[in-house]
Amino acid sequence: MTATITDVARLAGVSMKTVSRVLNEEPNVTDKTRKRVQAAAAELRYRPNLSARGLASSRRYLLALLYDNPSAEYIAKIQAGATEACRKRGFHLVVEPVRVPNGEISTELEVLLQRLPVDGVILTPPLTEMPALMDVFDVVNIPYVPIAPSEQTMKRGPSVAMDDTAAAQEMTQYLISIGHKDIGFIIGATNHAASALRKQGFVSAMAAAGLPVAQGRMLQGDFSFASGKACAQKMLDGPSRPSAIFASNDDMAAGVIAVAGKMKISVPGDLSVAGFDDTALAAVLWPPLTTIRQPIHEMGARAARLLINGVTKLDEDIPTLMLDHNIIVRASTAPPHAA
Amino acid sequence: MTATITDVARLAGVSMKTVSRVLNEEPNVTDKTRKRVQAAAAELRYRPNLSARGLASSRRYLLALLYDNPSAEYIAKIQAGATEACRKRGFHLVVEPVRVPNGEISTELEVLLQRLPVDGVILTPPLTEMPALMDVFDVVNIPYVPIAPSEQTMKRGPSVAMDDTAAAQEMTQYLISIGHKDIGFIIGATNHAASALRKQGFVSAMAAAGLPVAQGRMLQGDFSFASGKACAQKMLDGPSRPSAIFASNDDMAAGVIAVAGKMKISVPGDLSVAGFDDTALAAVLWPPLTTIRQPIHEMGARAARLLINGVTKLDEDIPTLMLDHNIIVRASTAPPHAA
DNA sequence: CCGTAAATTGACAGCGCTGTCAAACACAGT
DNA sequence: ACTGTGTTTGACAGCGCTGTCAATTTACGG
Repeated sequence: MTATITDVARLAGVSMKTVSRVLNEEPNVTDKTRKRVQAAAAELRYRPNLSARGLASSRRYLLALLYDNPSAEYIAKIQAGATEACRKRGFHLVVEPVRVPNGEISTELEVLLQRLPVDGVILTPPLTEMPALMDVFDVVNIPYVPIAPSEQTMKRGPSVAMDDTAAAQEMTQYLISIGHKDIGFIIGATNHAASALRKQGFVSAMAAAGLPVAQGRMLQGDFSFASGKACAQKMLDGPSRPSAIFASNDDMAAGVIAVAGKMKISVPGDLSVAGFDDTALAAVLWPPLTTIRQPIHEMGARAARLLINGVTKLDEDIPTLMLDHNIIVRASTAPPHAA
Repeated sequence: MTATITDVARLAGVSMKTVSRVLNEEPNVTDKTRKRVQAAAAELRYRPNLSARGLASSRRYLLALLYDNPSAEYIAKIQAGATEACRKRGFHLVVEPVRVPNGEISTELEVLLQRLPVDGVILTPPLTEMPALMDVFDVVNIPYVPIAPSEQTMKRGPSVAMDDTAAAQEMTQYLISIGHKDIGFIIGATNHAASALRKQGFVSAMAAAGLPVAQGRMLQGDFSFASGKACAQKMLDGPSRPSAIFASNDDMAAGVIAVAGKMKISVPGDLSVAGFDDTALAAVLWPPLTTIRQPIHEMGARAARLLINGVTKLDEDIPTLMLDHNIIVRASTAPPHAA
């Protein structure tokens, strides 16, 4: 049926092992033999059996992406980056949606994780903040790379991140620079490490500009559209309104825009709105959203590469890879009326 | 290091084969032995080696999900459904983004596909309309299940779908029932089989109500936000405007709403807008979108189940599985002014 | 208590590949 | 020619599991 290495070896007139060497691009094979083997493999339409390879070499050529995150787009981008990196090295990506309610791992889930037939795992927020989960992988000795982890988590090993604090700071500075003084901020979900960092960036930028953050100008959201609406409701309902609202992600910013629309508050005329993430949503909203572009795709790719290299090469002592971000100015922000 | 079947067998005082039987839930094992084996496996924290299993049984316990760029959310939902079904049967899901520009498979891609170490493949639009791609799988004998395929594709084997025509018909009837007579329609990407079906549903509902579809009231989009904007631009720019626009998906409907916003046309006051898919976007837009809920999650699950069963059981002659849809009425549609 | 059929269990080969190590070969210097 | 060094190749075992089929135990009727 399907050709095996033995078939190729026979056709090329060499040993199995030599064929194996050619296929794995190992050194110490003459150009002539290499050519011959490749020709034979092509002729027989040989395709290696990953199971056999995995069994013999204890490499599975599989990485897993774990997530517990309803933001389809975030995951999609990580996924795109990771699969791209995988493909270049002959790996494949297994996806595993996972529920970890209170950071507690059910035995069922534990079994699942322990049995993941992969060489490494990419962890996305908020799973990056679940020590119990990482403990499971430590026990069965499966390497993992968290994306956008907390400092706590970073200590456990290599990870990939961006500078959330700096980014939030820049956005706040931008709003201040176009004339805003009374700026509201909507905090992200508490179980994401990035939330605290972004908040910190906002607070420090305000402080640096000597601007006060008035009572009720910082509200707790959870990254959902609904929470964005709820917070906007509260902020815009009072007698004095902020002239700008900076939400910790695009979904919540969309909530703000929705509430503004309902309350007939014109954006950006009467209210500037800024988000964070640059999801597809940001460009699709009306008005399109000023936001921060995260290098999400790149993060996925880097995480995958770390795992693939870590497996094939040595355990370098890599700290956190910090990737760049951009501030994207669109139509949802403008100088305030008074200015 | 990690326990093997042999270890478990030794501890339980039985043969390897018996352990294997217990782990695979095969019949003909006494309750007593089963318990003993399970206890031993638990004690040793035994986890089966999928590679070895795959090698010995030629089952890999892996399914692949192939996609070429449709919306992140669509894929995320399919993925969620598929992983759920997989998990119940001990399978995992590999994701493979794939580019098939003109329906032509590059040799590089062909090799990738042939080597996919999986028991079956789930195909999503527009890949469902690429015969060359399915040919590849036929050659290497990997089963596949297309989701929302064309009639042409359906002939090749089992598939999963919903009744796009009926759904579009219902939506059109709904718009007519609240008083709209001049309704615009934005057609979806031509390489998706569903586009033609939705258009057909619209046309036939209009015809059934004796309503004309005037010149320029049916425009070609491609499922993108941008194309929705472009079409809306054209439709709303002329001297006579439709009182409602029905877009073939939510992204394009979002484009219509964006254009209406820019042109100060109030939605739904001056213009009703309806979409198709019920993506997260639909609920996040302002105003929230009237749309059709597709059972996307369910489709993913069914497709996975078909493949898993097809592998373990017989090749039943299953035709297309038709799943239900719902029309979701939100705030973007209302009776027209004149009415 | 025996014979027969059915249920349960085990011995063993081998899935396709890679790692180990030894054999064969090439070539330089003497 | 001969030894020493490095390069290229091959023989073979065995990774952990399941399929086959035979051995053993159990169940049951007479």
